[in-house]
Amino acid sequence: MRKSKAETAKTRERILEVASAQFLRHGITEAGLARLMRAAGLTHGGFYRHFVSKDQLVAEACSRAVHSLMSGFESQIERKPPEQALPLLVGKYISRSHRDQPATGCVLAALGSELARADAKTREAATEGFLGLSRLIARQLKNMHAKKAEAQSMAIAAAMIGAITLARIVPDSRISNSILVGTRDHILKSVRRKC
Amino acid sequence: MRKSKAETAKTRERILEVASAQFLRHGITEAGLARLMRAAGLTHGGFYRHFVSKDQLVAEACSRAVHSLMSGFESQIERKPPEQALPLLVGKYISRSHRDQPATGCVLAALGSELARADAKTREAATEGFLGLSRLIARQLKNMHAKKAEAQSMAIAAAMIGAITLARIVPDSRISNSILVGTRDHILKSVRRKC
DNA sequence: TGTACATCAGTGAACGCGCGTTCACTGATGTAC
DNA sequence: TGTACATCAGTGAACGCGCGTTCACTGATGTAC
Repeated sequence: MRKSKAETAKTRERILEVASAQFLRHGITEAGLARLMRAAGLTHGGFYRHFVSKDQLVAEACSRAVHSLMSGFESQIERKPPEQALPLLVGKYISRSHRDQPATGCVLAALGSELARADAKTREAATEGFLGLSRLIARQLKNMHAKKAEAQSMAIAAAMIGAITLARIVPDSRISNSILVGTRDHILKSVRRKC
Repeated sequence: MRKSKAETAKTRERILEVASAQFLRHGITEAGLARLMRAAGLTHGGFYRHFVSKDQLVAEACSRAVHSLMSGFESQIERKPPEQALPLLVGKYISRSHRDQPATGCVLAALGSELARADAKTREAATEGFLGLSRLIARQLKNMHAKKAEAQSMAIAAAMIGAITLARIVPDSRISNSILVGTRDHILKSVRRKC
């Protein structure tokens, strides 16, 4: 049953892909290895040929999800001037489609409170994601000292992540939508007025 | 072994108290009933004399935690003018002590991403908490239309909740602290300049 | 280039464990007379 | 007010279940000659 090196690498990648989606959709604890491996077209026993533990999978899947989201945002705003790039970035993040599709969205919004209790490697991956998002925002904040842009971009990133998390909790869609709109407008206004 | 009505009521209250702290500290899924009942000085079998299921306990514990936090904030800012009350509220929420003590803190920050996958009653309790916090903030926003104050207070609440969640994820305390300071300053500046 | 053997990806049964929930039982409390 | 009985809070063993992890086994792949 041994597989070629190329196939093995592809299998590992497929497990990471499925794991990332399952964690984002159902949470880390609720996503069991057996179900996850079945979703990847394998039986659970083979898992340990690719990873030493579930914790390692969690850390790698989070890192993967973080980088894929960041590169998506980067390619969408590349070569756009800040006055276009920032509203685009904020609008894409704080959107109904992001709220309704956690499986392809931001790890921090989907797993925020679980990540606070995760192990070191996973929290490092999450931190990398937060700093990446924050720096992407900071790069769009012109006419501002670097220190100030850094502080403000962290506040904006926190608001974005908080808005999506809350919009997913609230069952009433009118309230959920107004969390999104309210936060988006507040961020864009605060940037325009340079406070 | 039957207990008096007064004792029974006290026991139920004690279970809720312990449950609230355990959920906030360890997460809903990770906090098992047996451990929780032991922490309340009972054996696990007795749980079902007080609650029909773990889900019911989760909903009631979240509701309890929400109301206790809200009444704490309300009593701290009562009869203070908005220009004092708002910085006090924001400063108390976005603080190192709140970050470091999840067990007595905000449900939304401690369980945000888990709540999005919780059952209806629990999400309603969480929504009540969010709206409560948001309205408390809105009441401090003067010289503003009610609609605008509502939208802005939701954005501020989202930023506050996001900041605490993220500050708990990030292992590096310098970065964690600057998330808190950055978000707090950004909120207070945005209110002062009325954007 | 062809052959013999070691490697190892994947299978599926089994491990111990903790989970939420149920239940027969105990004995103090509450109630009806 | 005192007695007899029903109620039910709490105990602790047991339920089935899914969890993460291990392991003997299979057989195709990779490697050494």
